[in-house]
Amino acid sequence: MGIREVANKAGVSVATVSRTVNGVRSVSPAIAARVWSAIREVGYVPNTQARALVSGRSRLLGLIVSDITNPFFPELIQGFEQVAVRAGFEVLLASTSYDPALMAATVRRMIERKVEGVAVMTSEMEDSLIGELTGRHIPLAFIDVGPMAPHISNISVNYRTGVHQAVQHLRRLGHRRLAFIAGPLALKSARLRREAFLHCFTEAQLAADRPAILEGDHSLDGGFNAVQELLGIPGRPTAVICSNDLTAIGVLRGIHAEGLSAPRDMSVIGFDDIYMAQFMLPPLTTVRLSRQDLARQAFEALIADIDRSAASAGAIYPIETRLIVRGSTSAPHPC
Amino acid sequence: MGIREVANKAGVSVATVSRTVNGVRSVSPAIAARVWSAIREVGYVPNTQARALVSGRSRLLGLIVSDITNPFFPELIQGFEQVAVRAGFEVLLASTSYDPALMAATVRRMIERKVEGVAVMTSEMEDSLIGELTGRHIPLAFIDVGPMAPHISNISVNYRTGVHQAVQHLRRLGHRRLAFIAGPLALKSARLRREAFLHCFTEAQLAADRPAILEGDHSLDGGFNAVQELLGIPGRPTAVICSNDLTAIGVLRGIHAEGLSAPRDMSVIGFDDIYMAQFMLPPLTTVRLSRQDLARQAFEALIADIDRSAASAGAIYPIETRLIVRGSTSAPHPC
DNA sequence: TCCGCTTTGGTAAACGTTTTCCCAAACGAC
DNA sequence: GTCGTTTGGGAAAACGTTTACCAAAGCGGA
Repeated sequence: MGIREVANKAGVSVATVSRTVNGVRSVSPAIAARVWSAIREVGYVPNTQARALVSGRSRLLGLIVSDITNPFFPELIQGFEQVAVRAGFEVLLASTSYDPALMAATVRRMIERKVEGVAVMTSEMEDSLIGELTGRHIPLAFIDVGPMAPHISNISVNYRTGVHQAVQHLRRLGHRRLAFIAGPLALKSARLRREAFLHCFTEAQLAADRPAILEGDHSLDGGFNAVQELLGIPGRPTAVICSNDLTAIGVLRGIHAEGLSAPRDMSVIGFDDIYMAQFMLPPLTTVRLSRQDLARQAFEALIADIDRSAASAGAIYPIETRLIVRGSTSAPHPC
Repeated sequence: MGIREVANKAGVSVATVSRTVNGVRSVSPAIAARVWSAIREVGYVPNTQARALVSGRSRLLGLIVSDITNPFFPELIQGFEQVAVRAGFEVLLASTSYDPALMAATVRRMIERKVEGVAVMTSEMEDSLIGELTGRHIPLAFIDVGPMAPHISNISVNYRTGVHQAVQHLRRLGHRRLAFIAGPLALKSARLRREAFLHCFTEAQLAADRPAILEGDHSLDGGFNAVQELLGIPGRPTAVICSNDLTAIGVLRGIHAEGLSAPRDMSVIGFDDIYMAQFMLPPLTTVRLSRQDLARQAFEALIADIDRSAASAGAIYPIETRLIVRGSTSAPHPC
């Protein structure tokens, strides 16, 4: 079933078969036809491994995410896979579940498989692991936030405007006492978003309104549990912005569990706009972040780095967001 | 950075390095130590492609799902990946989006990559594609429902008892007029579930209660849209069983959009128990189907077939379900 | 006719491993 | 001391491709 059988059956050399298959050099029509029919006859499928071994190109891309279970990621994965496959690449997917040991093993496996590039969306990656990859000249694309260095691209979300849109929306509705549920503050990206939130306030406002910041964990349960804490804040906030939709959905449910109701007793804004957000009760107001864009940019950054193997000094690709207003926000209820 | 450098640096032959790394034959401690330190020194990582080429084992498994965007699948994928990686395999993931052309391309790619086995959870797979794989002696594991043949395993969910649990629950609550929203009836697995539903009724009941069956599409929107149809049925059903949670969530939302409320006006039961189900308002009563079990069984079936390469006549692994009662079901409201 | 240039086919050397022989040394039993 | 028998190491042949490199043929122009 190898190229040799095809060559024999067609009465040509293996080189000719290879050239016919890859169209890399002109082959006379008559011979090409013979080769193709021989290929069909023996059901020949090229062996990618052998091909990769000699050509030095694995046509394999790594994609590392922190939690495939978070609905944000499947859409990212789908987008990435789509564009990668279209360009003739295969994707090696790994979900690290926020486990550093798993992350290390994952990187190791990807190196063994000789991936040509790795896209990472999992906020913390140890420098030694990054070095492991860049040391082998494997391009890296960090989605969200990563270090700046040659051969490393950053697809960075403009949190400033995203969070600003949310805060503005709430202010216009008349909210003054706002809260923000951040992701795990051990993560740089979470700190960045917190900072973006605080940036929306002037010195005076910060002093007067005392915006509250809680630490969440990007999960449904985290959001649910945060509600208790939220309600215990002196001068209870009338609106809360969550750093992702999962947290917001948890908050929605937590508010209900306390016998309250959103948005009457508290307005809730999410971040991401996962598809399910519009199916919540009430439908979730949220800041949309296009997974398609993220995936496409990451892929293109990788490809750019792969093609010109000269070290492109860490490029930055900015991604914009958009506020989607639905039912989970309203003017604050006069108490 | 290859095995040759290591051999030179350690002053041994490549064979010795290979043996040390793989522990396949005893190597004297002194030499092994030299080899290991040489490996660390040059940062040697074995090339999986070369290894696969000569050993004939790619240590690659394919996993084909229909829609990674449905929250059911990420948990399945995670489970499969976990157990596969633990056993030293890598997973090639593909989401076909119900597109037959994509499915064909996917299978082709997997053959090119020389996967050692493929797990499939995407109800329709053309026979020619199945033949493409079995013809190359690549074991297949169908999750949900697949053809019976040598080298093909079936991980089949016991829908009978699953649906029975749901129907029983509703009957005990006092419901008589039930409806069922099936998946796309073009899919065999959807037809199987519909059949399981009908099987819960005696001849007499079928005549008297006229259980309604609608066709959905396993999506949020499908569930949402089905509500209109549901309400138009003469002798409006007081409870509906959905063939997956996404549909049920759509229904919940649709009921609300009609100005009605669940479970007061209609009880809703889902199928799968995706994590988010408990965060709905009301929390979704559903039939739990363990993704973990599905994934593990599929993997083990594959491994069993890979190890003894003798054709194991199509084995069947049954999977059981369990009803999880939450807030979306209650006694019917007396009108 | 002859000279170069282009086109097209073949030969064989890689690619980085594993693995089959083969061989030498060490060991133990008698 | 001799003779199996183990033990541990090396040389080299695979694995299935791609791709220099080479050679023959065809062709246009002088």
